[in-house]
Amino acid sequence: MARPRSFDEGEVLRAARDQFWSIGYAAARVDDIAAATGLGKGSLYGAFGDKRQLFLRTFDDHCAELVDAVRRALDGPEAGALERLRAHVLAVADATASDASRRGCLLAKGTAELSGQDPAVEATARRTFAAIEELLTSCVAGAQRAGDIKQDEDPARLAGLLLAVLRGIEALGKGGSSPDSLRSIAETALAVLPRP
Amino acid sequence: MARPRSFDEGEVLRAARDQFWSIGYAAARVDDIAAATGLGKGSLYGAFGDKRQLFLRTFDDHCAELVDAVRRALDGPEAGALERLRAHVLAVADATASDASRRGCLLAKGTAELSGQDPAVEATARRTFAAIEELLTSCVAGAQRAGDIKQDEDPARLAGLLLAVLRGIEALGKGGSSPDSLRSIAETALAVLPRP
DNA sequence: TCCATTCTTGACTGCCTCGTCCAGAACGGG
DNA sequence: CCCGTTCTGGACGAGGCAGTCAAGAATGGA
Repeated sequence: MARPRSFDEGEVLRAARDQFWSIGYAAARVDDIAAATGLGKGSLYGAFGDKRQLFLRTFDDHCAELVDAVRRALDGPEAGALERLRAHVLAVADATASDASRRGCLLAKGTAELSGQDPAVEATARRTFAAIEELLTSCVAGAQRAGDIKQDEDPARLAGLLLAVLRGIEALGKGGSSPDSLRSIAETALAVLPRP
Repeated sequence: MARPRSFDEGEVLRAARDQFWSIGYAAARVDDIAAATGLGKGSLYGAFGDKRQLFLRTFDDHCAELVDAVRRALDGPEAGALERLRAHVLAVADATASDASRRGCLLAKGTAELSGQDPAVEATARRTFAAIEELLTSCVAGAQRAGDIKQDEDPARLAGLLLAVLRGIEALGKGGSSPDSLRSIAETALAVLPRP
């Protein structure tokens, strides 16, 4: 009953996200986003609203994907909880170290640039951090039940520490720390987890 | 022999820094910086060059001050090294939590926005992280010699972990984590340091 | 006092960027 | 095969931006 959209929304959002991711929100130009997506500006504005709304959409989607990825990495039987935790922390360090484009993490970049100016960004960031922390808490608690981490520690506190270390690795990686440094941090964080 | 400058360079740089700090490099307008400093744009350009050079100057100065502050917090006799470390980590958490303006740390913000696009920013960030890490290493080593931290741990690795935790606290604070969460992270990080 | 020199101011330029708008295109129901 | 509706693409306008410039002001030495 009307002309259908000729583009895939997911692809367009990914292309837009890459623009924001590479150079930041303020520096990204709507014309470049239009060129990258292959859409005319009219279509872009018609489908997603203005630049801010488009950013919020890509930011929210990205954060949701991030949480899903962490969930996939950490979910599983209690017996392997510590091993999954270990693998995840090391994977984050390695991924950060080998990020050739040095774009870092969009969550970190968006939060640094806009949280405190844009309540919507801050809300998404807070929600995302909380979700990841909860996944970490579950995994730590699982490892405790499996007897791999000391039982009388508060899993939420250890998870908070691990979350801070993960975000710190990300921050240091963007600052140009060496792959060895990042891996060393990850290993040390895992090594200091209290064993039974 | 010529007209002298009517402004204090330090004050102007501080005012400019606050503009970049509040809204980021790309979003800061040279006209606003001029208004904030009280200078005309001509004086600003004459004294500091273009916007990028002005930013690099404020960024470098700020990082140097940051390193000095950490040095003042951590330097001292070996006997009190662990206590100074403890006080510093907790102070960072509290300062981040009570940052009403939620500007976060200029080092983090500048690095997130520009490192990877501007080699000069990346170099300053790397240098600053390395300097802080070295101060932490010295302090950890002092605490080890004083018998407050387990002797056979590599001080550099523990310092790397602490640096990551500090940067992580900063990142989470900008994301809106609660003061309690941040303090808990700091306390947990201190608690897991291996004792003799 | 006069002059060479450097500093100050803000108007100005030219480019860039967001967001709008409209003429035309693609669709599907009737 | 129409026709109402939605989508498309890019030209356009209005405002914003970084950086320049020229006219005048403040200084110290001669």
